[in-house]
Amino acid sequence: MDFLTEAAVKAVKTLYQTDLNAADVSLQPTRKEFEGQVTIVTFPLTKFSRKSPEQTGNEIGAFLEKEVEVISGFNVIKGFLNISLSDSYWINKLYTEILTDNFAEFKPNGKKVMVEYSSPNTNKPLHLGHVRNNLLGYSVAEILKANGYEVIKANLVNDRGIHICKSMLAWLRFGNGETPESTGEKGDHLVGRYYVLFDKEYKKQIEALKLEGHTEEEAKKRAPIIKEAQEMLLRWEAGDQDVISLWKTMNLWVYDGFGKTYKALGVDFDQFYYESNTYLLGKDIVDEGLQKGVFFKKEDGSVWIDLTPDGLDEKLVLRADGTSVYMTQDLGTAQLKYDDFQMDESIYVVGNEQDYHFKVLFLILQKLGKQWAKGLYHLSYGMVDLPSGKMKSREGTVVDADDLINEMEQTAKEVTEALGKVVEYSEEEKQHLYHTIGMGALKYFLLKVDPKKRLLFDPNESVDFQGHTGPFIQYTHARIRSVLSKAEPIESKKTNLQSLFPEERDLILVLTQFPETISLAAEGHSPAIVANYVYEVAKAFNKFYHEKSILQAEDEITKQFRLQLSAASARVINKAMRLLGIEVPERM
RNA sequence: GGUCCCAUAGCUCAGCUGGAUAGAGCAACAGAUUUCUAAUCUGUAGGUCAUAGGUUCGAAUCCUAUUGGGAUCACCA
Repeated sequence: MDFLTEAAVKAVKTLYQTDLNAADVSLQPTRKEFEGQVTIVTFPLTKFSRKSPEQTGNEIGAFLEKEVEVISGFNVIKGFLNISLSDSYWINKLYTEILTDNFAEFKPNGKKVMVEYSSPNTNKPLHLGHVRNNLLGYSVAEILKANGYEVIKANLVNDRGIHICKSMLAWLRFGNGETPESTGEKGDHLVGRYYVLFDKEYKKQIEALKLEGHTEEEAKKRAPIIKEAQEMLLRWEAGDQDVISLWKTMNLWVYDGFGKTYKALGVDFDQFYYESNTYLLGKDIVDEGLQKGVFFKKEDGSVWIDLTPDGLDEKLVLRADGTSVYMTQDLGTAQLKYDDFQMDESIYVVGNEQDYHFKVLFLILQKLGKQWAKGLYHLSYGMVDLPSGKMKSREGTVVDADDLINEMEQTAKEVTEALGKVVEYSEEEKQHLYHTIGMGALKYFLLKVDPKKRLLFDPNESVDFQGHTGPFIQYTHARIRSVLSKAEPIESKKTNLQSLFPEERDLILVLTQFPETISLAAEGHSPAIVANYVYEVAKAFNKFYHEKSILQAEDEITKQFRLQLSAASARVINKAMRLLGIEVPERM
């Protein structure tokens, strides 16, 4: 629409002898109750024309209509200049943009970005919160890729610490040597089960100690099992063979389980970082900070940074005994990532409960004079809440990722069977379809919401398959493919269609917005923008589909044109859904 | 208490850098299939955009305050 802005600038210059910046022209899509496709708001221009908004609109409209060939008409309503572009303009759009191979393809922009997401703990299976994280991270990475970035998907695995020792300890004590092989249980679930067992035993011991007259706080510290876990952590850090060996074994179980869940979710990674390798990093950065005077040392030897001038607090970056805290590690890991890849931007997909941490982390790196620190971004997303409130592992109020995936597939199966579809599919094809649809519903449900908003998930109220949902969009795609398959091969050459019906024009208009949607989504780090866009495409197509027959079109030219328009719609839907990590089926 | 985030229809959400009578879906009601997939389409009903000020020709959108909800302010990660 740049040509319109230009023409409007010219109009104002010619009519009112005023030079305008392109940014001063306010263009917007015309509301659908009015005639036209693009609207110029005339209010800001009245100070140059010194005339009423209506008169200004009429003058500019008349000028544009004469000046710009593709403008077929205009009307002015309450100071809004609605411009109609000719049907040939829109038809031309379809052929010269939408149907070309490089439509919505961006050239490499020469920038490298890392997206770190997932970052699980290896002591329990993934739950719904992780699912949101994984889907968001994957989708943002895909969207950036589509925008021309070189993308590195990274996963920082939290594979060490007291919580892993808890699982290990409980397994040693109660496990009787059972393994995923011996029980048939998914590895991450098995390990998670022992984590819960640890907690049960721990609570029991606390209660016992309280009966002996200890306070709750004392009891928590003195419980033998927690002391044992702490000892185990020390032995791990000392490199004790037995502990390390068990740790490796159990981690492998977990990775095997995670791998399956990742596969089911359709997410992947280019680079893994393990906290067992990175937890000692960052101490040289602490030295650097001390040297530069960014950090200071307290009498006890602990190292701090004073962020009170920035409206924040004092923050510990190294303990008095010289050991790391979370911040130390993250400083070191940030440096490590940059040393590895020299990326221009680095996105951390982490829940909003860590907003403060990342604010501080980025600020510290800036204060240390790291040039790359300005490319750091915390993609902060809201919690997934249940009707009962927050998910708590220990209270058993988590929605397990694997269970959820299975339930979605099951529901997809039930819905499909109730509709009496795909009876002639093989068992394998059916399974794949149910997975596609179930995951489509789940992924769309989670991604259509603005990442920063909290999300309410009611396990008792199944995710919808109708209306503003993934399956609706998948269905639209399948429907198009079905029609196309009956008419193939479709001619690729341009038809000389002369005029459009409103449904056709509206559909083309929506399709043209795809590239700018991809850009907006990347800038905003928001898959929701793509999700809401592709819904608009599906709706526009369905309306067109319902109003106009494709295969039984009035004449051959119209039929070819509609087939091409349908093919273009299917392609955009497919591509947009892929940005969300959602597959679209050929049939459903 | 300090800081940050959120508040739009009964429910779940859109609403781009301020623009026309605030839009979808679900749920409710009424319709559409001799015709390309009805997981669809059309219509009805449903709103003091949390409240109060301010900036502006114009505010759901920007600013301030208030209310409500959430997060965080650990020598946990």
